[in-house]
Amino acid sequence: VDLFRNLMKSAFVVERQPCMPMHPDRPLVIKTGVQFTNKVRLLVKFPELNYQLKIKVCIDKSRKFNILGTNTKVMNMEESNNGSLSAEFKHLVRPMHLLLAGWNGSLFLIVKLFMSNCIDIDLILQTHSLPVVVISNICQMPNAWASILWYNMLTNHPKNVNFFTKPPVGTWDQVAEVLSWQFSSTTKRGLTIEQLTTLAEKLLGPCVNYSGCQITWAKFCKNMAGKGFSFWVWLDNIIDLVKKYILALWNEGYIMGFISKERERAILSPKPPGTFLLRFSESSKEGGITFTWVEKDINGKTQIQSVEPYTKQQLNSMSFAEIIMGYKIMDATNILVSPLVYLFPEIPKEDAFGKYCRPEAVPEPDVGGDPMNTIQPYLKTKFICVTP
Amino acid sequence: VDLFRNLMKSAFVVERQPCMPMHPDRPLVIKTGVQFTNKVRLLVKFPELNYQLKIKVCIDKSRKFNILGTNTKVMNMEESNNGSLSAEFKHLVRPMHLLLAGWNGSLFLIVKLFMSNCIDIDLILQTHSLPVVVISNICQMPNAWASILWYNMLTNHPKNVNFFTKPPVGTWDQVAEVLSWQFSSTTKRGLTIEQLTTLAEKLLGPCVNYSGCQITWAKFCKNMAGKGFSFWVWLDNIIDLVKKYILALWNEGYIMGFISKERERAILSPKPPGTFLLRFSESSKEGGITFTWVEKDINGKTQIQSVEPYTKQQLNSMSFAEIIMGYKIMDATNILVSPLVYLFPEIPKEDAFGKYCRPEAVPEPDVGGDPMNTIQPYLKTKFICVTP
DNA sequence: ACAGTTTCCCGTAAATGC
DNA sequence: TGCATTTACGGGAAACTG
Repeated sequence: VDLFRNLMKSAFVVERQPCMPMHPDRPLVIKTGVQFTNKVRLLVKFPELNYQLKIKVCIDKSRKFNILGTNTKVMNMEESNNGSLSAEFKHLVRPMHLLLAGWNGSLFLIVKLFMSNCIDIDLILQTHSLPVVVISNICQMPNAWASILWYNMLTNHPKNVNFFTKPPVGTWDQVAEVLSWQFSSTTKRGLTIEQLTTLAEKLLGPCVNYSGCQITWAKFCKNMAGKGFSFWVWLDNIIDLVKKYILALWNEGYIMGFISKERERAILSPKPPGTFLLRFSESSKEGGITFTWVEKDINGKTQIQSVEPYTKQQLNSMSFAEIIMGYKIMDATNILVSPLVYLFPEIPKEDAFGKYCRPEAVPEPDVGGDPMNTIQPYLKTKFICVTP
Repeated sequence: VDLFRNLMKSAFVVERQPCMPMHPDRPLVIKTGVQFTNKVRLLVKFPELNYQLKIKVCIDKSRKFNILGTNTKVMNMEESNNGSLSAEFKHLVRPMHLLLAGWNGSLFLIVKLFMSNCIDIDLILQTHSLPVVVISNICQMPNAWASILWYNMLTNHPKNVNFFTKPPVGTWDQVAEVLSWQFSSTTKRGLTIEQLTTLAEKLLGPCVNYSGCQITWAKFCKNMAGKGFSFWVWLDNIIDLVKKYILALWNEGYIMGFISKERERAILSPKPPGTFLLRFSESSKEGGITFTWVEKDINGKTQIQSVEPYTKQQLNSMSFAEIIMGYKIMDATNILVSPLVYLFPEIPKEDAFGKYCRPEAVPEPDVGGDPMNTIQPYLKTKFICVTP
């Protein structure tokens, strides 16, 4: 029995796939009241095994949650996977008390394996999932995911329940890799050295070489000095903005995004007027994006200008490509001119953004039914974004 | 006992107040999974009564729903209401089977009164609520409310379960009153004779006098010929548009709203160029609003023009008052002019709509921290609506 | 196949707990 | 009192079901 138990121990695996359609890339975060599935697989085969293997799933007792739905299941053959044994659960988590949890602690799904029909040995062994975080509202997802990231970045310990009572520091090299991965795993493009350096400066202040610098959990996930939000919440809202509103432009590499205002000035100043770049807002918690361009003022002096950043709210009614293509400045005589000509370094804006704009609605000719030609069709309109 | 029973019967009243924050004006529609309260009051007082009166609420067995939560309660004194007996329930409705229901049938909440402590007579009497409709998604609200309206417009019968198997016809006079009430009960303004006449024409076609004309349930609530939506759904989306986006303008009486294109031409043509009115879209299911103005073309001929109607989607990012104030036509030389001057009959648009626009953002002076005065503050932008 | 109906669950707002 | 956390439920979309 002991030999068998040890054999099983090394062959027993838990695979979790929470059903979160909008966040398939963020497993290990479970929301109360939302179904998730849980798959358990046995990595060794016993062709001659006569006993039924039963599985039971439960949640770590230290936290006050329970699981709704069946939590026991018989393992059976999986056709798709060369006949190994597996079982899949689907259930909801419900808080047992109202006081509780959040992301400052991790939970584990505990999986117990039984052999029914076999009186001698009942509980064979027990394993558990990677740590999971339970949230009660999707607005807690950013912080929940941050703690998953920090945990897996800094420990291989499978069940370090007290990890967040004194979270260890990470190095910039580790953090940079994780941050870039947040982009590369959900878009076609990770972060460049330049972008990462801007982020390092935001976290650590000016420094020649960030390699080896230490970053605390508080720096990463507690409110930044003088701001009502953390570095991670700020960045995660930008990731969300990119994924939902400007994914194509990001994938094309058109969005410089993370660049300091000083460097922005340095690279734009020598360029011809009308050269612009796209940059994320530093001050907006919700994630915002703006464009900055170079122009000559009436005295011929070089000026660097930016518009107030656009947020998801505004990008809902108009795509960013259309805003860029349509943006105009209105002079005193109501004449509109566009200050944007070349995307840095020198891509004509039409080449970069034209293909992401809906084609102009061609006015339809008046189609009969109105012999006197008196009733006009509706005039098409569009929103444009202007600076008076 | 019989005497007592008859006495009670005439004194027994059910008051229902479903908790629907967004639709407090649409009681009698219950959504599965959403809490509602149910208050039962006894209209006679028995100061010397020694027995406890118990209440039980259940739902009409002919339909496959059940109620979650306690459905029995002891009636007790209500301080607020001169000491009459009452009981209040709070519960959820859940379908027992997945096959079922919707608005083509009405349900009743059945309330049973018991006298506990009294062995001789247990069930004293039974009453029921006004008919209720159960929906499973809020998108069913318009049709559900339509059936509540039709039922209460055409029958006083308290429990006519088969009403919708062969729904009776109503007269235009009845329908007009109900339609006007849909506006007057949730805004400060009902419908004028002119507006109602436009609606009658939409339902019944051209006619000299609509009084006494018959309107079937199908005309009211089944898809209109050649359109993918019913008269009521169209109108209800307009009511929703008014309540959520243009309530102040509606209350002021600035929105003519329901007017045929012919009549619109007739009243605008004699007016000076720039005179405009506001009208709902006839073709949009979702509820849309447009403006129509009179202008002179290059030959000096009078033209009537409308823009493509604005929907909730667009009104989310910009208020209708701001759209009206900012709307411009762009000529070939990128010069913008507004074709809107006077709200019909002759109110200058600034007088009517100026007070509903957010004040222009005043550009802030550059506030130090930049001794070389090289970094510009963000330029403010706004969306405007233009026709090229 | 398809339309009427229900389920799922995000995201905002309000309520509740601490 | 203010912040952290949960509940409530509208609304869009997918899934279901006859």
